[in-house]
Amino acid sequence: MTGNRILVIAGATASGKSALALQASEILNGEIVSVDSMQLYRDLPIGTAQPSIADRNAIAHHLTGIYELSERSEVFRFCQEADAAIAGIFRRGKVPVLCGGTGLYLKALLYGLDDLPGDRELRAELDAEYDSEAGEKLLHARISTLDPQAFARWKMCRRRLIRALEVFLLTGKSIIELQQGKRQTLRYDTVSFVLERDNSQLKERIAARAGKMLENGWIEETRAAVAKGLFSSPTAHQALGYRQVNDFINGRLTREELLQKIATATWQYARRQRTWFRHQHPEARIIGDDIRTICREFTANR
RNA sequence: GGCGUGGUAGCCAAGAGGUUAGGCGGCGGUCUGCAAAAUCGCUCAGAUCGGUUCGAUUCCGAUCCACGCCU
Repeated sequence: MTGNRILVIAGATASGKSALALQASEILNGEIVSVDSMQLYRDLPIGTAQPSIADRNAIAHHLTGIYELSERSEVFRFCQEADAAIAGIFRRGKVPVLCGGTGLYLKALLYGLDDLPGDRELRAELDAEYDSEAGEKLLHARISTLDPQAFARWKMCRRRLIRALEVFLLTGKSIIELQQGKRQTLRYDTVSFVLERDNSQLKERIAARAGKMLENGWIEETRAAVAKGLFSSPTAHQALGYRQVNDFINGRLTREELLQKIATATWQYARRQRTWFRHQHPEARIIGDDIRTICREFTANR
């Protein structure tokens, strides 16, 4: 039975996941759950390559275009919302098709997060404190006495260091100790694929897509999003390419340089994604653009 | 034709007669509440030929090339 089974189609940006997920959803009577930290934002449909209105009318899409720029995205919150979306799809008797390239989100959703406390306010305070040089030193000193192990491990990684301190202040224990929980077990009956393409092909797709996005209104989208505070937003400001488009708008880049910069940044991102999927998703099977295999594997008894 | 300046890795770009320049890019890795983030590692030189020297990418000469100025 495939009654409560989910399908996952992951992979690097511009590899063609969305199209595959769409086909799979049509064939398997599915609904799509986006696993993408940037497609979450309503005001960034073009630059983050959100599915078209037509596609979204044809197949229900969840967790796409639901946040304001001012909202912070977090793995924990994502998992809660994704779990809810998946539950809803099951209730409707349909197949959840998870599609996206945000590896951390996918892994957390599939394998679960350890039950650690979180306090956004506290984290924000610590983060603000970190901004000054004196504050940075102070925080380092604080963490190195409270949790020397975490300090040694993440000395160079601001966010993880802050999170470690946050958890320590909340629990009195080291995050390293609390994270011992094993997460080898999948939380869902999962059939999971990573869509791979060879380098030259992926590079071409990235460049072509960037060009198309610019033609389709990315520049206007950027103008509007910047006016709405994109660059001072907690998460969305990290979306790829908007800085560069803004530089173009302000005459700091030629159109050609813009395209080049976007393509390079996107390629680098794709490579980071590949590294992630190569090592963090033992459950996944590497696959080419092959909808038949996907459907066959999904419907097979196991 | 003459004079001058310069030729350094895929690109940009320094200094020094013997010790890693650096940046970008490329490649590999890490990843538990901002992940399209953050972070670690690796990689690719000295236009050509000859000379000086224990040793030359660095000094000298010639050649080639580029740029500028002059005729």
